[in-house]
Amino acid sequence: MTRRTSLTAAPAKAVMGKKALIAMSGGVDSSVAAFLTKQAGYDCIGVTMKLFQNEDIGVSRAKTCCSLDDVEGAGSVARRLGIPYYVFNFSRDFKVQVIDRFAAAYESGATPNPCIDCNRYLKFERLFQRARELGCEAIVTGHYARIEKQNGRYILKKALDKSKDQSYVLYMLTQEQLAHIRFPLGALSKSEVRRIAEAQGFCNSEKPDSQDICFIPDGDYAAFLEQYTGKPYPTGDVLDLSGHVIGQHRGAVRYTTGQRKGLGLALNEPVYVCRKDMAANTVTVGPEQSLYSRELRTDDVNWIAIDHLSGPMRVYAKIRYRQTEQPSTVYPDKSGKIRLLFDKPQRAVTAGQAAVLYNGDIVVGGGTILKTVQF
RNA sequence: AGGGGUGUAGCCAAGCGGCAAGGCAAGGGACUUUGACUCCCUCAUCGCUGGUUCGAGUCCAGCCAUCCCUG
Repeated sequence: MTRRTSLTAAPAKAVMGKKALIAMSGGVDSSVAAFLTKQAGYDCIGVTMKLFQNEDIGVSRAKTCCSLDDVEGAGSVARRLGIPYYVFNFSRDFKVQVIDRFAAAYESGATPNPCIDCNRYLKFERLFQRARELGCEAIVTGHYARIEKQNGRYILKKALDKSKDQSYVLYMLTQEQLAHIRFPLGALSKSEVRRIAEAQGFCNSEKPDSQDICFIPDGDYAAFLEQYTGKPYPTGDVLDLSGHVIGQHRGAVRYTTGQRKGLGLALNEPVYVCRKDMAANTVTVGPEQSLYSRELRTDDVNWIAIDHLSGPMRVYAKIRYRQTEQPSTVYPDKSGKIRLLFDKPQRAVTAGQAAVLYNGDIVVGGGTILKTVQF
């Protein structure tokens, strides 16, 4: 096991004695990240963030990313590596910065991506601060992405293993954060990572990849919302494109742009959610062709590869995780917003999702998609 | 009351004597560190009762239901 086990451009000698905090979820990826960091010569501290009490959100133990099992897994890996290990209780921050935002987004009619907020506010803000307080020079996670320094700027790039690339959920990282973040898995493939875990005898080497929203392990986010907010999400009308009532929905938060399943409408052809009007509590549906649009605007923009956008720029944009980038042109807009014009109309541009802009492997920047004005 | 039409799965709908197409919906699975999308799998003995026939959803009779027209 001698292949590619050193941290990117960081010979052991240079990091000798430097402290690194490793965010360990209990999964294979972060465990291997910890191992690689240690091997690279860092003085490591393993940390698991306690993000919520399962009882608080009404889910039973296990199966979530901070269950007892996971903590034990992370702890046992840390022990095996001989590094100190702590559990930080960030449940309060997680509730405010992730879950509350998640609920608010849905209630406003958007479709949030909580993983992005968790990275932004928990892993790379809250935990980042804690790392500094502990005197750590680096914060390490098991994300599949790469960080490089070019012309005085830190740039974020896709992972070498494109099938596992997670740069999309990291578009909001700042220069300051990037300067201290290490992604040891950025140049590895998932199978290589599992091989390392196995070679190291980590108990989680065969643990399946995580999926679903971590605080909603059963995947029923609507039920979670009702239970969490205590609010009912009443039924309402489903409209066709010309405004005729053609059915009833079971609560507008249950639907998202482009969604087909769950409408219960038996028409001649499948219909998809085109838009929602939360105030009127209506969901409008239409055929596949009615979902396409060429343009979007985003809020909350963050630039990584550039300092700011001063004029139109050709980019490749992803408007949802696991979508291949689409050629488009980005234009600066008022007050830091941007306007994105696709070369070809895109299916189901969804408010609340992130639009991340790429130039090849490089993340140029990104933002949160705003509600599109419909006609 | 008389005349005509219709009656196939949750919805729509092929079928015209030889082992019940398809679409939509639904359920399950795959994919996936978001929600979706997509893909795969599953899902009827033909209103009822008799009859003709080697064999009927398919022909005949009666009944029931429903729709339209006439009074």
